Amino acid sequence: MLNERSLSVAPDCGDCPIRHRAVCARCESDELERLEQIKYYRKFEAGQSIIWAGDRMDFVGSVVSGIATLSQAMEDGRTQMVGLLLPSDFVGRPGRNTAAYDVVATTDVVMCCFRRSPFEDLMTRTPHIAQRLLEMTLDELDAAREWMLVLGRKTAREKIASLLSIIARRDATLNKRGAAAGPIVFDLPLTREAMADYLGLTLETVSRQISALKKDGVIHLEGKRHVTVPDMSRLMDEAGDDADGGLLV
Amino acid sequence: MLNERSLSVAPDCGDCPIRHRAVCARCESDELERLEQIKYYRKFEAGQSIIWAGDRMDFVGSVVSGIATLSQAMEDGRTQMVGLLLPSDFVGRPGRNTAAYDVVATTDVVMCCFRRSPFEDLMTRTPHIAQRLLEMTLDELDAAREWMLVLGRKTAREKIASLLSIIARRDATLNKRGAAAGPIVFDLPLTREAMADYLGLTLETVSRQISALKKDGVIHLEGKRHVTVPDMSRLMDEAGDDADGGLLV
DNA sequence: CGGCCGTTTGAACACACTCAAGATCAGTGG
DNA sequence: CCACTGATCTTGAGTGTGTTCAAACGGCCG
Repeated sequence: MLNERSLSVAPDCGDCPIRHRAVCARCESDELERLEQIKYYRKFEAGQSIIWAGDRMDFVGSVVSGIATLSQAMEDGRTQMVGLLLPSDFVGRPGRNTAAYDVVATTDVVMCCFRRSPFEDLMTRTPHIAQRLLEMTLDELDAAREWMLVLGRKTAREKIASLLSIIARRDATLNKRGAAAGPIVFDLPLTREAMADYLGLTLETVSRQISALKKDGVIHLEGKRHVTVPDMSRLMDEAGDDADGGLLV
Repeated sequence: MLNERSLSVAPDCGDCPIRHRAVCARCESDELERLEQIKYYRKFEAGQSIIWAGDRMDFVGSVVSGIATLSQAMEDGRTQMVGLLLPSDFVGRPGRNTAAYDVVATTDVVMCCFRRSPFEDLMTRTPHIAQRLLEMTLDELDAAREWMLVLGRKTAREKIASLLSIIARRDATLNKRGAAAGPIVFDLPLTREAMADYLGLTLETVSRQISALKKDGVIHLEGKRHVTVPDMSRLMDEAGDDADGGLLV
């Protein structure tokens, strides 16, 4: 792994931007202290591979900042993204020592890592960690199942609209803004190819459908990546979701 | 819910066929006793709806016998199956009081149910239950992600071969047979339409591809449902998976 | 027998893919 | 400053896989 740096100085958990959303969210101060003892930071540059599927994996961890992708490849090169890792998302599976998927840093990424076996020990003794991990895993399972509907049943245009909705929605929650009625603005964190891998399309089809949504006024584009959504409910209509955006209540 | 019966007599946990695989698998005898106090059986007939998405849901439970499907529908009727529930699989999400998906009994189904709030209480006090549920949820997440590759990137023929592989594999583990080298025989638990909903295809395409696999000698059919796979590795080739069948090690 | 359900098969079509050429932009070096 | 390169993206034309619409088959049950 080139260019990857272990940072000797990992910030205090009290100052951590993902303190209240990550796997440690429910921990009391004494539990946090024990986690603090086994944690270390790692930094990855944009484009860099974090983990290869099948490789031995002796750590688990949380994304602190940046975006990474989780994907699965067939021998002939066909690739399907199966997860998008945002700040606070968890990487790795306790109890498993090899990686099941490829993990690639899309932007510069900082991870808060724990060596696997001390983490597993700690988890059995700290129900708050296991509870939070269960909750996060159930959320991911719901997201995966929602995505199965997108992959299996939606048209190319609906797929693009669905992805844009999700990014817009998530951007809004990360930035602590509620569902603002006004126009929503964000940057696409993915290349056309990554979007295609996410949606089970080719990059040409992604490009065409984005152009079509732009032509129809559903979105505006500045450059290739900067998106403005003048009317969020219009976009959600295009995605084929109910008006509430498919949020699981 | 027509035809659904609550059975007053729920068998002893000690005699339960899913005792060692369900959410209660890790429980000690005293923990099992407490579960036993809040459990009750429910029986559903083939074709019957067990839960409607959006409905209030005040129980969780395990499939004891039979097969049920978990699926998601769009307003215009397009349907995507997101899970196949087999004996020992868990239904419902602790902490959520409405159902996220439709659950339909494909065969006659017996479920071992727990009222939600006593179960949630018990779960916080019984790490063995939460641990097992986490493990099962992680397995389901892996299955969902593997399915995303099928939905997003495989051809119709590969999709059918993938589904047949999975059913064959699961049938083999349920029946405690190891990976027998000889021919594998099983019954399809799904209609062509249900298979289509699982695979993101139309039922006509499912029918055509099954006919094609039969013509090419990859499978043999007796009637519509009884399948013989003369050479499992041939089937897995057709599915586009590696030789080991995509099992996560 | 007639009706229903699940299934198979056929013919025509459409959506997304493939292959290919250009456009746009950032970075690099003359 | 401008030309060169490579990466990313857009657009076009033709093709093919899976869909749609339609008809017919077989088994089951009243």
